[in-house]
Amino acid sequence: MTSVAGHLNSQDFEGAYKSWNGCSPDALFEAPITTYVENDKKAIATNIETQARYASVLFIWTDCDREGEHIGTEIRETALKGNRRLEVRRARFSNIERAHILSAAQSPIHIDENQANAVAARIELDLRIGASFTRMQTLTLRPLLEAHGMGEEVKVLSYGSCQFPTLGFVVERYFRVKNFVPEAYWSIKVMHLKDDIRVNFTWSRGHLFDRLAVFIIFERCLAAGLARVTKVETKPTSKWKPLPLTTVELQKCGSRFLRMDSQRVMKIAEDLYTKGWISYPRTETDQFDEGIDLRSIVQKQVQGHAWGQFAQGLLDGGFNQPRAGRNNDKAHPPIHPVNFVDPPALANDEERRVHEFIVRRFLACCSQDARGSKSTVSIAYGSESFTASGLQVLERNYLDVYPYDKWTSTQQLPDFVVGETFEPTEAFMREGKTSPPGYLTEPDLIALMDANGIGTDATMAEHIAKIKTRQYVSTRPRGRVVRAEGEDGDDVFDEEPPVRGARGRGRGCGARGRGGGDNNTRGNTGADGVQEFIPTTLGVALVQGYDGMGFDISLTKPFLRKEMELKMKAICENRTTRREVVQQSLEMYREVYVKATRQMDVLRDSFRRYVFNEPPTG
DNA sequence: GCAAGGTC
Repeated sequence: MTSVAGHLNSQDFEGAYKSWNGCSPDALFEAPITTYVENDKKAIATNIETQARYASVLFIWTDCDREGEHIGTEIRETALKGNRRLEVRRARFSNIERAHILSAAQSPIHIDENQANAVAARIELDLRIGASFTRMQTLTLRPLLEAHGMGEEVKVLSYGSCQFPTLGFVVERYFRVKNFVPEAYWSIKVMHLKDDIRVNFTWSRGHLFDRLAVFIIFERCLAAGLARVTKVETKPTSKWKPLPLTTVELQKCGSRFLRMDSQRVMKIAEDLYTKGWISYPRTETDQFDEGIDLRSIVQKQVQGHAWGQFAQGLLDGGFNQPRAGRNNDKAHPPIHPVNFVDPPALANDEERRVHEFIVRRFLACCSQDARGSKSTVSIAYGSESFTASGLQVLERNYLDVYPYDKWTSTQQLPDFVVGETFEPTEAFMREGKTSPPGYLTEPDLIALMDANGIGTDATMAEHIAKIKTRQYVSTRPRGRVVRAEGEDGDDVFDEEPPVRGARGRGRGCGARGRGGGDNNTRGNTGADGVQEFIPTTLGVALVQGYDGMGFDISLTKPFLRKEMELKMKAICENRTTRREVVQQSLEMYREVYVKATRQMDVLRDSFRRYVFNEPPTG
């Protein structure tokens, strides 16, 4: 039994093509590529080759996903070098429970060549396209940057099929905020005081954008004088417990509840995993296998100070099978604690926070939905209908162990009877304005990447970090929450950003500092400490520049990446081949490349306009 | 000096 650690092989261009000045960047579309073993993997490769000599059968137990399948072929080729007669088998498994492993060992299958080929295509395309575009745009735009004294700050202008769409999301939202035009609307509010309770009724039309129309309707209400109760209803309601934890969800929650960026959360989760406290942190699966013994995992948490009692409660009858989400990567279970560790024994506060979240999330999954009762009163007033509602939380259940969710009772509604009439204590027209969306936050960005298939669970955080180090975007704590009903929309959004180029700013301006300190936001109204993403002038210039070239398929939108994903799937399903996909995609990108190089002036103008603040030439 | 994908 031995192991690898991720991919065994690396790929790079051969000879002169390796050097930035050794060839024209477009030569990289067809330059020869060598496969070699990186120095830090040599010992692993040699080990496998040597061990193969003493074996007659090789069992491959890499992750059962696409990349894992490809790694399997790397292991196979390495082992065959040592022993040409080696038989190769592949184990199919998705968790490491004893029974599951035994059954996987007893019914081995073969490596899925299609999946491995799909990955081989991805590797080649990422390398060729990434390297050619990166060199091309760096080499052509650097003179411009140098002429403006920015050659030192901006070393590389990289292009990647994941980083560019990620940047595109940030820029797109920035412009949506910047170009937002508030629109006035009007609504009707009704309040009635009964049994000393102020009951606020909301208009079933919400609001309308025509003042006169609302005024006429409102007049009719007043003319009617009396409101009549048309419906009184009390219904049981519930707040669902969360789904089993995936990587994407962990990262979103990290930003939202733990005040950590996604890369930080992943680093910590990886440490917790390596130390044996939690299961594998990179998973897309949000459903637990039937076979897994969840009660015994709950049992381990009974000794916890903060949540032990709750865990005991689950064992004493409160246990409930977790909900099943729609995703299953067939490689890993949802993230869950695998052993008990006393929080003080963990390395630091950040580690404790992530660990606590994972344990609480797991216990919440094994608990019951929260139950409540919702009352609704509807009235007819003039020609219009209005409703008021109240919530009473009856059983908190999972909420007791999962403080990240909020669900609280509202004021109780007084008793109303159908048919009852009253003259509302207050009725008035209210003017409001639509308000702009906020800048993208990290959870927003991760959700967008997830929805558009940009990156994998293991790499999304890296792509986000990448566009930060490339100085395409910067982050800052969100100063205020923009959501406020009705009036708001003052013009805070027309100030400052995008952040001035790369200039004068150390790296990582965010609230890193000491653990948990949100000091820089605490005083602000509605500050919640979540980071928001704002493009730099450099990021805006790149996106606007490329978009200005008018390609059929935008380089800054997620479509190209999605297409690659579809093509990989087609290879997996034997509908096409690796060769075909690589050839087709390279042809398409070469066309984009040629068009882009012909229109570099558009990109230069965009740099002049956004980065250097100069008027466009000619 | 390039990419994205594994993973310590």
